[in-house]
Amino acid sequence: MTVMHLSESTEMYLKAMAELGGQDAIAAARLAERLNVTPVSVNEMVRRLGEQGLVSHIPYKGVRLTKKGREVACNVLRRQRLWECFLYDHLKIEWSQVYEFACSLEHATAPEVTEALAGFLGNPQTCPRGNPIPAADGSFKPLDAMPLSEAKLGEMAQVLAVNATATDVLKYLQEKNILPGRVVTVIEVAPMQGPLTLHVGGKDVALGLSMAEFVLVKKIDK
Amino acid sequence: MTVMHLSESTEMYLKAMAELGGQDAIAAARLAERLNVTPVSVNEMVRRLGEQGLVSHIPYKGVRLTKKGREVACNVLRRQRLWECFLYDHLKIEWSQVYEFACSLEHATAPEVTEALAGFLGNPQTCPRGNPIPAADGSFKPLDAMPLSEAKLGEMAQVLAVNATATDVLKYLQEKNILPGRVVTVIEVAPMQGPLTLHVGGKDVALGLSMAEFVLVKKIDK
DNA sequence: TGGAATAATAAGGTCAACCATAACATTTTT
DNA sequence: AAAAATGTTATGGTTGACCTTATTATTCCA
Repeated sequence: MTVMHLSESTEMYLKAMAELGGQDAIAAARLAERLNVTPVSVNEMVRRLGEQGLVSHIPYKGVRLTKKGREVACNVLRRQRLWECFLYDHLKIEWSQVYEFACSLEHATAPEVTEALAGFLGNPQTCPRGNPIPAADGSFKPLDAMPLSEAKLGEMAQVLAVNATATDVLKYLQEKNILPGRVVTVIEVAPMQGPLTLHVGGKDVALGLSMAEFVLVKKIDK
Repeated sequence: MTVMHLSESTEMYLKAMAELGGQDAIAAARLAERLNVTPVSVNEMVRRLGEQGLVSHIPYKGVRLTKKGREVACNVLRRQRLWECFLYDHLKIEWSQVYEFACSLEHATAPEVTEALAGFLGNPQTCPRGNPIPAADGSFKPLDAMPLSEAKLGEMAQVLAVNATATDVLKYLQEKNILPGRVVTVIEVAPMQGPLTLHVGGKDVALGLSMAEFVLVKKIDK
């Protein structure tokens, strides 16, 4: 297999797709949101990625990673999350900033460096946001979790991972103590796509549904 | 002072100038060589850098870093060399590859990360190639050294630093044991810009003048 | 001092990744 | 089934950093 050089932009698109969708088709508009570009730009880029065999696009249905695309994406996620570990555990970088800084580093990381870093870190299994780190061969087992947005009134759940990437969102979650390991209780579910109200760390917190989608939890039986 | 975002390319030009010239004016052709671009491209870029107040260009005389340009360059060198330390000391990356990998990382490194990294490393003073690491404020004392290319027949000298950057050059120097700390003796100086022959580590080594320019040494009295 | 070598500038081209605007297609909702 | 919302495609534009080829300017050296 030819190891072409993939641009930073390409890596960002593939990573975003892996973070958002996993196996499923992703609406181009969702991609545009996460990458902060216009839907028109996404369309163009998706065409280019399609030509390279990295994604398949079914008009009006969404974009899906091909096998090849998923491999690349897992590799990007591996680099990203290993750097997150390093920045958080060793450099003591603020939790909410770790993603952002790791993201820049990730695109500048050669395979030799990735593997040496993994060794240095002791082959960690999860990043500070709780997400699993794909193995060197690209394999990784997804979390057995559901988005907090699907939790019902009165349910208790433990946060397993935070899949948000924007620093301001991460900062908000950090301030409100919605972090991996924490246990939250849903004490109100507002109608009309309204926010959830949670009890966590002795306090009540309102959380919009779209943010709650990126908080992955495991239900706890009472 | 406005903190505009400087492109990777800008950083590379400024860094190359700091590595090559220090205070002096640098011929555009030398820059073109080191950066592997055409002189025409250098000229264009130098104009852009001039407009940003980072360099001053005196036609037919050369390019020189302005105060502002030198500050940026020192900052880039700091990041570069700190990463070299990390890659070499902690990730055990091959000496000859360290520069190349650090170079990619350097452009992707936020100030917070730079300073946290410096702390993690214990504020090292030199990189694995022997070059001084500028302080956070940009200050740094240049080596008291001369290029090996200026050594005379019969002289002994200790290698203080290697200022080469190309991986294949570094690999050659590594194989021939021309590394910081080593002591070399000049046993032959060929005429017509010919190579130096050195005695180092029990072996004789031929070294072209242009390579010898990037080996910084301190003369040793016998 | 005149020619060679070197340096600079001009003109026009490429490429990736964006952008805006507008037209058109499809899906969803009412 | 029509209107609204969403998604797609077309067209044309921008920016940065490169490229080639050709011309002109300056410096160096014999």
